[in-house]
Amino acid sequence: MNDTTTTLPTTTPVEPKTLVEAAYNRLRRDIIEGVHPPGEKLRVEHLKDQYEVGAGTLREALLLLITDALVVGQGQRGFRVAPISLADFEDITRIRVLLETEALRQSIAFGDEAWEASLVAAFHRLSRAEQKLAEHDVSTTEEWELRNRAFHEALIAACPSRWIRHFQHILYQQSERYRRISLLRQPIPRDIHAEHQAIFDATLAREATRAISLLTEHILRTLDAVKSASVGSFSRGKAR
Amino acid sequence: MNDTTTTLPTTTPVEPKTLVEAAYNRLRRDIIEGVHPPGEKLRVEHLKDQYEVGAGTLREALLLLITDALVVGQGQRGFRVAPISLADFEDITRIRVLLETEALRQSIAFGDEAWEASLVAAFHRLSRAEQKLAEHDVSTTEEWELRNRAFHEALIAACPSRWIRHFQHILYQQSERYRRISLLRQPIPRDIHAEHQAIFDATLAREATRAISLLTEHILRTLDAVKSASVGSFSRGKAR
DNA sequence: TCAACGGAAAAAATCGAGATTTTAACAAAA
DNA sequence: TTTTGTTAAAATCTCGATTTTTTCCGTTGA
Repeated sequence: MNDTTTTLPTTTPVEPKTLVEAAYNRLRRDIIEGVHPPGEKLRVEHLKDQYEVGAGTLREALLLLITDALVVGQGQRGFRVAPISLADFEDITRIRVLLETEALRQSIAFGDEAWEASLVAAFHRLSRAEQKLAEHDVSTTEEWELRNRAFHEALIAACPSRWIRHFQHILYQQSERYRRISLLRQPIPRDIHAEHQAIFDATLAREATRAISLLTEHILRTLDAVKSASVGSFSRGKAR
Repeated sequence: MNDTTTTLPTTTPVEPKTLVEAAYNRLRRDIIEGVHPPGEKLRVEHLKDQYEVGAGTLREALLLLITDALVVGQGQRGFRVAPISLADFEDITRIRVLLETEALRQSIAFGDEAWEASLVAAFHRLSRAEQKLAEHDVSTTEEWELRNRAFHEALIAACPSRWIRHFQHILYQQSERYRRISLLRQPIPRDIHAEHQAIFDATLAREATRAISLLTEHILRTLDAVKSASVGSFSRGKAR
């Protein structure tokens, strides 16, 4: 079906081998970016034209998105974009902290030189993107998102637990959707680069306790940002 | 699609509303029970006859099983039953302990009387099944499995985190597959009822620390049992 | 005014056939 | 014997058409 079903995040973005995969990728992107807002009805008959595939193919793509919990389906009543709520985002954030800190602990404990090298590389790429972003080059937001994700995945890449990485991947995706929807036009002044730098330094120095506490704060700060940016919004629907 | 995509475990087993759902349920059961052994190629053309549905419908059922990580798919190369390995089961068990203990902690903290009542009921049903099982009534194994799962889900039902419950559901399913495959004809003497009783008592008494430690041991004991039962077996394939 | 009923339109689910890709078998050459 | 290349068979992927279910809306009757 699609290679995203394997837990391992591929460093080189794999080309979609099937139409289902291609539609799945495009749909996922559009949902995370809010093109299809939370709760929206996803009508196969309409979407198949928009994404230029057959009805069956689009159904399969939607089925795959259920794995990511970005789409919910109900028998005989079609599909919807997964709803959002502040409570849900708080939940996501807490579990993310729980899993990601455990993963970082193990990564620091087990990581070898190859892991260090790829982490350095990921951090470098992220730094460059943050540099461009600071110069108000808005067009690079997309690139920054990709590299931010890559950095966070590189941090825990040496964690031997496939399941933690699998769940982390799902939760990160969810977080990203909340971030994008809430912070669309809200800068929220915050020196993210400094945060990343600190996490990076502590990790490379193998100071597990400090790295974990920095990462925790980093993740929680996003929760605060989304909270204050979305005063009263998207409270209409219960989570999922 | 199917109601199993909602995180909430339905107390009343919902009737499948669509053919996809029905095929999904049957397939899932067969994979967990080992009818389709780990690593087996799942050919749509063969299975569609066996499960009496069209090819497209069966494909959709397989796609849904990817959500449960019971099936893995690869573009243009079809589907396979997810492979197993001892390392994978150790991983599953550790994450299960991590999530399930956190869930139990919250359940004990937030659970109301309604939760207590349903827990009592679930424990009672499980006890009865274990009674029958002790009388060597082999035909009730299936029933015991259902009630064991229901009991474990009742324990953490008051945990407000949907995501913990979602992930726990997936991991429990995985555990069940390992247990069934490994312990098919291996009794492994062990007073499971006493373990359940102890967990139940501590939980109702709201003694979080004790309940958590009992639950942890309970889960780890299954790991040991599977370990000793499967000396050298299913080591052929790496996990997933 | 409101609720219940009924029919039409829309949407979802299902299936079977055709197009594309992978796999397997087999022969020829190194 | 092993490797390479060709061909046939099998399996996957894709789509359009049909069947079934849900949803919408206007009508009837209290």
